[in-house]
Amino acid sequence: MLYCYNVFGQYAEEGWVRRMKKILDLISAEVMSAFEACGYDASYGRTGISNRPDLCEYQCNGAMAAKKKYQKAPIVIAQEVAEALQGNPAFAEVSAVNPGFINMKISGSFLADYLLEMQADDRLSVEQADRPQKIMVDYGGPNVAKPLHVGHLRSAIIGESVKRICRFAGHEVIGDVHLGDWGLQMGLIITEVKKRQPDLIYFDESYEGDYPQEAPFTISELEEIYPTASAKSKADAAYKEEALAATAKLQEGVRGYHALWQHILNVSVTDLKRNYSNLNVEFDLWKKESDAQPYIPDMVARMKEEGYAYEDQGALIVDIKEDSDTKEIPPCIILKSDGAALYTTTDLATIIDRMKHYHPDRMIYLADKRQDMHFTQVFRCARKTKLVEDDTDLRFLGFGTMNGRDGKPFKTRDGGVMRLETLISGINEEMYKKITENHEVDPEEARETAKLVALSAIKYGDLSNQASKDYIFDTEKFTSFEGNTGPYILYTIVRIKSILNKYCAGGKEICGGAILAPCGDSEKGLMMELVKFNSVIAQAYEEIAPHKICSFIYDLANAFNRFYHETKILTEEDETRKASWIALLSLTKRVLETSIDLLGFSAPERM
RNA sequence: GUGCGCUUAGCUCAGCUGGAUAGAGCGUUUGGCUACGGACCAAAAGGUCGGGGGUUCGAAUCCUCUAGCGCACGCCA
Repeated sequence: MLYCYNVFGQYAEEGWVRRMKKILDLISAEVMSAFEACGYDASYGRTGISNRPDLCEYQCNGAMAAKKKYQKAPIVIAQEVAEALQGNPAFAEVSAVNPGFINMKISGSFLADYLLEMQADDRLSVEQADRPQKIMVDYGGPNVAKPLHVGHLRSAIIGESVKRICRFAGHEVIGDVHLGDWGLQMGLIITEVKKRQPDLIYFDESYEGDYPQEAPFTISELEEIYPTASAKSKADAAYKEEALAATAKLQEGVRGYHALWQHILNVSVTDLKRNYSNLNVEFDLWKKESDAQPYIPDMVARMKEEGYAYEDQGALIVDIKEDSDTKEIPPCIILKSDGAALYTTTDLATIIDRMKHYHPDRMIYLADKRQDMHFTQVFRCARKTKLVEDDTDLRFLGFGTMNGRDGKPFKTRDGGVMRLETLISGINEEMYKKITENHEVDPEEARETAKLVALSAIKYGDLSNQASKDYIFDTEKFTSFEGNTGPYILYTIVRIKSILNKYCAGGKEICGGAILAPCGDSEKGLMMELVKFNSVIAQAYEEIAPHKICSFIYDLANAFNRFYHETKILTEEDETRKASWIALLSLTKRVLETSIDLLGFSAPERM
């Protein structure tokens, strides 16, 4: 058995999952044992990042909290602890300050050692979950035959990031698009197709042969057919009757209708995949509402049998009130008074489907926050009627509305709903312009680069806000290369790549173990940002909060740019020092690239 | 009406488990270049954290009252 001695004085058995503690835990551990050594409860030694960087880097406020229990002036306690920490190799400086702060500066070698460990770890010191869960993320939620519009953007962007964050945390994650492919919308389309091409074989109910492979419509036709049909049905009652009848026939499984539905589905999914792929969004599952339908009859029957569901005003409902409720929670409607299933019914049946095929420990749903009540109902009902285990975690992640610069929901100039493709291509164009304005570049490369940068602008602009809040989609702001934007982050990465390439072009290799204690403030500042990485990722996972990653990489990019500005790296004569800086840059690049991958975008080679 | 959410600098937003002088970006003002890529860096001005009360040694943060705005409240999705 091999053992290696790590820098924190602990033996780590090789082959075991390496557990790299967070820097704050390591520092806290030192301070806590100092508290204990002085006769105080260790818990007072909990240490955090300083909010007065002019005074210190880390601070512990436990002495003030301990005042009451020990009936002692906080400053006295702080002085004792600070005294006990003198000479501790983790710190360069420890002092007690009125009224009882313990201020610390970390030692450069401690930092460097930490970064060396981080660099040697292919997960950059981010811990794996000890008990990996199976997590299903339900996001995207597009409808067939309808183009994606800006309303679908947040679900896709946030959901994709959540999926990646959970996966990076070591869980088995399944992303499901949960396609809307059922109900009246399908009947409408079929009806309109029939009006236009009544002779199609699909409408010949005596036909028993195979149906053509080719769909009788293209995606752009479909996208026009649906709104037309929808408008007609609103104006014309007979038309609506027909559509309802077509819906019923489809649901009964009439062959021709089913074949048409399959065509609609195929054409739509092909197009959706293309669109999502442009957003760097990939689903593991393309399940759809229709997949849940077969579970409904049994589910309803069981809910009735077991006494959960009963009839009220003609509808079948399940009460989901709880004693702790501070308000009236409406019951969950399982079947309408006409016997038809609802959104809620389908969602419940989908849970059955998921439990049966995947048995997830956790399901995370992304949808507009206005659907909060709906999910409260679905979750409560699922739990009450035992569709899930007692410990299955059902979580709704509601996001806010994407508004325009006027603070109102994002629209086109004439007030219509903007297609996602239009939005994206507009921003691509804008980026292309910016890139080609500043440099002589190969047009093809510029196109590719523009796509990457545009995606970073869109995604970072969205994800840097708290998901639950409404936010303003400001194209000008998001596409700017300055300030807290995606392009600024990419620019920083590209800059690092450029230096590393030049270094390697000189025949040198990036040396792994080269990182030395910092010799300047900006270098130390960069290091202090880097060591935060694992705790940031852990927090982003626990709180399902991608925006925490955004603010971290922004700080990191700033710290790097400050360092970069003050330090001539490639012309440094001390080769050891230079190698250390190169290793530091390489680590910074890895951290940034890993982070943006979790956000769902990537950096070009040049820009 | 009931419930939930939001309110922090001119604008757009952060603010970790309550800690010291509440932080960024944009915009404004000023200084540094002729690139290891200036698409950058440094600095200044700008805030009674919606308002009142409470808990605490200490509150943007916790409790309570209140105002304004938004959203949701049984057969849409």
